Amino acid sequence: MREAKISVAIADDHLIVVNGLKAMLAKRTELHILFDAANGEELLEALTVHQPHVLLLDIQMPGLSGAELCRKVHKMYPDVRIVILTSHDDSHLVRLMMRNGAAGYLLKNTGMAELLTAIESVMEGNQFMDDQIKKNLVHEALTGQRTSRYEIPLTRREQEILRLIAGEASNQDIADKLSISLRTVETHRFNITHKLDVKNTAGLVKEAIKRGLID
Amino acid sequence: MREAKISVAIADDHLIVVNGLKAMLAKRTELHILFDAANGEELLEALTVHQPHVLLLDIQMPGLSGAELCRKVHKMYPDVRIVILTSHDDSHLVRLMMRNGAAGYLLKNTGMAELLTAIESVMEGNQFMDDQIKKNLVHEALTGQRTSRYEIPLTRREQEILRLIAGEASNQDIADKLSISLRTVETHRFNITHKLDVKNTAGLVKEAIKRGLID
DNA sequence: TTATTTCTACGTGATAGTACTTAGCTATTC
DNA sequence: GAATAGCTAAGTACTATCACGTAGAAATAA
Repeated sequence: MREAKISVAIADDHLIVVNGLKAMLAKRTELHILFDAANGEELLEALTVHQPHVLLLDIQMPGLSGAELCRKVHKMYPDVRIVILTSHDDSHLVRLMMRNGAAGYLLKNTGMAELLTAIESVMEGNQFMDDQIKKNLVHEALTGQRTSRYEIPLTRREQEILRLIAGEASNQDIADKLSISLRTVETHRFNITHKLDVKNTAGLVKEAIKRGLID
Repeated sequence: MREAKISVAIADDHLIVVNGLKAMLAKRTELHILFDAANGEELLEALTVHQPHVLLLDIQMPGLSGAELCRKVHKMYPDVRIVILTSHDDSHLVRLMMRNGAAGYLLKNTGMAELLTAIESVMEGNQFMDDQIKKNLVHEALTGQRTSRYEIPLTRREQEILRLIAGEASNQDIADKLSISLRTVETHRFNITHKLDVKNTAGLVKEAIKRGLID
């Protein structure tokens, strides 16, 4: 019965991971792989043709930033359950992705059992989170301690601008690219610098890398 | 016939990758997975018990650096053929790993066919290299151009200054710290920027990180 | 020892970023 | 529908960096 199957799509730029996931999921008759994509553009294109029930999405891919991609996909196809697949276990990123419409969050060092549980879980409409991440979040909530500096939130625009700065763009370049005034870019840059408590461009770039906005 | 089988070990901290590789390789009856390890320590410990014919080694793992690990394993167990598994295709790294005893070099975005070819190839005593990497190396050799920036040498002083720049120091800070003129620092900075062919501070910081000068 | 790097340093004008403050407009949330 | 948060933008004055060219002294390699 075709209708009963859960369709899964995989977006990851590492073919080995894709093939690995395929091989793992192929054993389960209740699942079938709809398609896979190696980058954001490919993913968006494939989604226009057919939508899977579950999307396994790596957030570290060339091209579009993972967070933006997640948001976009969720907005365009709200029925697609997105499970984030990553090697970072930062609680801020988790929150960000969850806010951006992700239904699940898995670390790449989880096993097959957990992967299947995650898929089942999101199909039932629940959220799923890696145990390790859950532990971190609980610990944070209990102690009130922030485990990371990623906690300082940047707005979407600020993140975008930070990404461009780290991409070697000058303020003028950014203004042109975003079609806003140079002064606006300067204001954003000033705000970001103070929010993150860094001294200059060097500090900004390092933060951008830590936050996974580039690389 | 057990003796005819090629034994393979996998060292990768991403369980999904490990499971993926296992699933892929399990299809081949001529192969069998001896063990897998999630980090350098685990790998070294497992190797004391039994040695595989081929070791698939991820060079980005927590703990010991990939290059060191490769060197160590090759020195202690010269019969183990090491195939590097990575997402970086930098030619400098390739050379380094090959010098450190690696027999093969694979990108994580290669397919199953290439993985099997690599294993066969190193078992026959040959070196194996990802096509993309091979292309890069050939191109470099032909044109004399370096595709990798790691190759461009910085003088000691330049490295020192680059490190300080990446450490959020201003030119004046650097001048004070090194007891040299501000103008000298500016000259160095100018030279570094041009040597590395980057546009601004952002580019410098990223290069500093790639070169391991900070972090 | 000579040749080559490397490190040092200055001139000068142009371009870019810093350090704030204030403020109107627009989404989104309560 | 009021409050909050985010995006936009300008003013002003200052500081930092960029882009070269030039060039002497010291260290290092041929």
